[in-house]
Amino acid sequence: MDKEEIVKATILAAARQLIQQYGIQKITMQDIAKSAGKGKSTLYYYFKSKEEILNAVILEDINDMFVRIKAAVAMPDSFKSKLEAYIKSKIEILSDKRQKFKYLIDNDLHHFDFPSYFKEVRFLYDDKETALIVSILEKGVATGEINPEKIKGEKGQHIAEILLTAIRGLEMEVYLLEGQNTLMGKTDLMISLLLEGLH
Amino acid sequence: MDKEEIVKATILAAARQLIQQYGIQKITMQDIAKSAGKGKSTLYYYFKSKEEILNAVILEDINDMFVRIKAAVAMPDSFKSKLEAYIKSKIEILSDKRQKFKYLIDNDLHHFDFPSYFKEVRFLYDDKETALIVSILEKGVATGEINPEKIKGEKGQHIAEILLTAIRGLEMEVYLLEGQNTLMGKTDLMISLLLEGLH
DNA sequence: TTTTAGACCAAAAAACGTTTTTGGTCTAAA
DNA sequence: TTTAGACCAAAAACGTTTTTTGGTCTAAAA
Repeated sequence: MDKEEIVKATILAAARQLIQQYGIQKITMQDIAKSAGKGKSTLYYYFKSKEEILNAVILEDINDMFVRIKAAVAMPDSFKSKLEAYIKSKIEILSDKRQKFKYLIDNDLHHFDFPSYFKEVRFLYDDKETALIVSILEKGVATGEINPEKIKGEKGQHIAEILLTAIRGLEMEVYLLEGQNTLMGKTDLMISLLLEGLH
Repeated sequence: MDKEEIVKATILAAARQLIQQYGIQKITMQDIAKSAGKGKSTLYYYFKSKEEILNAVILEDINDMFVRIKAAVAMPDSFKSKLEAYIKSKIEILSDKRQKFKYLIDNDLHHFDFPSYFKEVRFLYDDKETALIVSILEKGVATGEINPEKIKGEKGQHIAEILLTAIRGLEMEVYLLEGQNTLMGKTDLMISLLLEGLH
């Protein structure tokens, strides 16, 4: 990490801390600069605008989530446990981030066009997410847990998309219920249902 | 339908039409009264407050959706086609309503605490929804499509809840993408996956 | 040359006093 | 029993002034 990256990271860390504590609305470039121990123009030397800093903070968080999920998925050695690790780590991390950004979510969401922003950012990661799920499915074929015919050709991609959609139903509950409660149990049942079917 | 119900329905119809056209924010009790051909105090004779009228409009819409879904589910004679009818009619109706209330969604959502309101209303119908899905599962057992063991005792209820969660992932896409696009195809795959599993 | 502080500016947001509109009540009459 | 419209306090809209803020620029420090 060279000096530029260090300063950038310092600025983003300061920004993140302030955002979590006060929300986007209330913090100014001065606040961020002061908290990072820099002058205001320094921020503009490293970032184009306030929006870019905000974006960078969010993207860092999403990226962090993705890295952690990948790590969690890498460890187990079966389809079932990999998928379980994927869903559960995602729920845990989302639940954690939701809590950290609670202030922002509760206060700024009304003044901010969150839906369209959310949409953009999500679609950026959609491909990576489905790719990860596809790799989990392939693991299932390798271990014999999954019938290779089921994910042949484009089918694997389609199934991954459906799984992602279904998992987002779970994510929405994390958001709405502000907790995991019964979600872990739901996850287990969802996975065995997926493997065995109802027939 | 006695007279009271007729007048109430008239008022709600006028309110709904205005809400769809202008959103909640911009319409007043005067507007609703005028549009319904009544005096303002008449509204207060039939409804306690503006909020109650708004609630009644929303509840009527949700109820209408539920009735239509039930009708769609009643017709087919197998688990597979019943579930398909359930999901697809729901997507269609939601998509339709989303379009009708587009103005409201795009404009009022920022001024309105929609999430918490949404939460309340939804939980009102959660039980009915899962009950409907359970009845669809039972049909599957009757036709031999589903292994009775799979939904024995409380398991049926749990599976219904999971299905509802997964389907809400689809609903969210209706909301975000503002259209059905690939959703019908996704539905078909989701159903056969549920029946056959991946093994 | 690279990096930084802080003055500077136009534009946006906050503040504030004033006017209008609105939800809700009340009465009287149909 | 049902309705119209006057009436009121509270909230929203408005118009204006003041303050704050994102972003630029320059000059000096490193």
